Amino acid sequence: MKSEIEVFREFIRNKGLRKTPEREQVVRTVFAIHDHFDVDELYVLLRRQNEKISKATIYRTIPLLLESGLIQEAYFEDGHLHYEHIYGHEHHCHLRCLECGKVIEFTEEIVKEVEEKVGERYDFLVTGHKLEVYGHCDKCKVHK
Amino acid sequence: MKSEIEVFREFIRNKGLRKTPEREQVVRTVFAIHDHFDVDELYVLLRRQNEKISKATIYRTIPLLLESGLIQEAYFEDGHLHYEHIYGHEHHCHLRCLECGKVIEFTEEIVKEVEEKVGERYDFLVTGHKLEVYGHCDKCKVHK
DNA sequence: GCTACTATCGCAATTCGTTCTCAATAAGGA
DNA sequence: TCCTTATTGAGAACGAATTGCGATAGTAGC
Repeated sequence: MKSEIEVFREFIRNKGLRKTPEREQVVRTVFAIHDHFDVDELYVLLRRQNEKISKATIYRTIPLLLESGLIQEAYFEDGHLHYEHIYGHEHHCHLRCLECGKVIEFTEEIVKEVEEKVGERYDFLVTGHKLEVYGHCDKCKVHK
Repeated sequence: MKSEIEVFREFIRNKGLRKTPEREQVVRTVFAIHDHFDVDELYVLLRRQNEKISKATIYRTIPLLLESGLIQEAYFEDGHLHYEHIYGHEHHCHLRCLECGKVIEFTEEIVKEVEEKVGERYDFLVTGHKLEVYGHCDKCKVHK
């Protein structure tokens, strides 16, 4: 399996774009995060590595990462989008606590079947899904 | 079954808030839309009815509608949230075309089972879910 | 390598959705 | 009816995301 950076380079090449250290550093940092992230977290991380990459560049790189299939939008919260890498990670869904905001990832095969059924029913070429289950976690549900 | 406006009035009363014509007009307009909507669409619709309701009031009323269970966030697109009413409508999921943006609603019982399974597995008190399946619709998938 | 072309960069300014501020208004209990 | 105070509208403020622009630096061709 190709590494993220290889996938990204191939994508950049195929699009006739340029390979730049800034873009590559963003990709490496994104894949060094093993969790959901947002633009600001990415910016802070890059800063800590003494990389002087502007937010504009991050914002301009994210659509490339989305289009190349390396990351996807995970959820909208706190007034901005959060992302997660999908390349090299098996697909998963999210279980969110409405009170403390805790997010647990889980996988459930049945959802694949739903994809197929629905795709057939409405004549769609289905490429994916996003499922979020929410409620109150073990700790928060106590005082209900 | 109580009407939306009755549910809303009860909610307002129980919270010790005030019944105002502005809030009620927002509720009526939301339930006159039989589709997804966003704040701006709501604002335009109210304007057309010669209602002079400010955007601030709409933004202030939406959390009340969410909390009272009359509406829910449907999806984030074009830089802002879109909502849909849920009161009086059976729960449904969304099938979205990534190319033309078409959204089809569908219902799938299996997802309820996923809710239960996951809730048990992680000791959550599950209250709902949001499932979005995406891909290319019948028209758009042709030129692939 | 060197050069020329131009995509990409950082910075600052801008856009856009949402929230806040505050004076005026009006809901609703006394 | 009066009084308290929640709610309103208008616009300022805010924060996320985008864009314009001059400077920089990939990269294709010599």
